[in-house]
Amino acid sequence: MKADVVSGGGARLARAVHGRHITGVRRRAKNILISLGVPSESSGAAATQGVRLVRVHLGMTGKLLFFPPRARAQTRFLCVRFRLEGGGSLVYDDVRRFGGIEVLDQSAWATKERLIGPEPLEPAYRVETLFAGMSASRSPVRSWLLDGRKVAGIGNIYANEALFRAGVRPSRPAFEIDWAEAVRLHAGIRRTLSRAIQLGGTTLRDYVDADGKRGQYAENLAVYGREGRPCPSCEEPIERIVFGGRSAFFCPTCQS
DNA sequence: AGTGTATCCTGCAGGC
DNA sequence: TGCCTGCAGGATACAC
Repeated sequence: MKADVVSGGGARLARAVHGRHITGVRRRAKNILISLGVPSESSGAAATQGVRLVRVHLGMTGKLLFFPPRARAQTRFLCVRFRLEGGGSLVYDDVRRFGGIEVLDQSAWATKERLIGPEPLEPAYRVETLFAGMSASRSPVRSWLLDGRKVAGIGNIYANEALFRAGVRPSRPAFEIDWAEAVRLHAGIRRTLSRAIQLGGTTLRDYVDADGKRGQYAENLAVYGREGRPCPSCEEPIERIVFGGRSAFFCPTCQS
């Protein structure tokens, strides 16, 4: 999604959500999907209108914040404010405005979803899937992991951390990763993501969850952002290289 | 077709 | 102090 934050404009978004109820919230890749229904007295209209979704993507610096009734729902980089029934509010705040909000119906979402790769935490995501995908690509494995069409929801931090756990250098061509490495990478991705989720994510500077709480995974980072600092496993200084326009971090002795 | 790069935008840290 | 450069959690449009 790109600037400026609300695709289709604020007025259209306001009309689309006005008077509706939030009936569910889920995640797919890095998209937060909020389902909207209509209040029960007008449920006849719901059948004709179908399910309406609000898709929120946080980009690099987006925050979706809940404020209870009577709280001051003002933030430094406020982009959008939804006033909720009962006086609370939901605010989208984003310094850089790389993230955004979009309303769409089920079929429009289905079209977008077709381009998104499998969820690595789903039980159905097996080593075979990862290995087969990588074997078809000449990209550096870190770039491959960042490509949401190949596998969903892995960002630069967790790609680097998963590769450290697997003992694989980020710059290695994906097709060159052998089966044993793929097994370790598969486990590395899952452990990294699950642990990070348990700890509420990684706050480098800005990120907070809907309640304003910072994520605690930053303390667990082995390589990301740690150039020159000792590898937690062998004490060798962590190295940083740049490709695909992004920094990659690795231990030169633990990762090959 | 698949891969790499430029770009959207703003703030902040570090060097001089 | 203040100016300048580089860097940042993501995704996509485009050029090879």
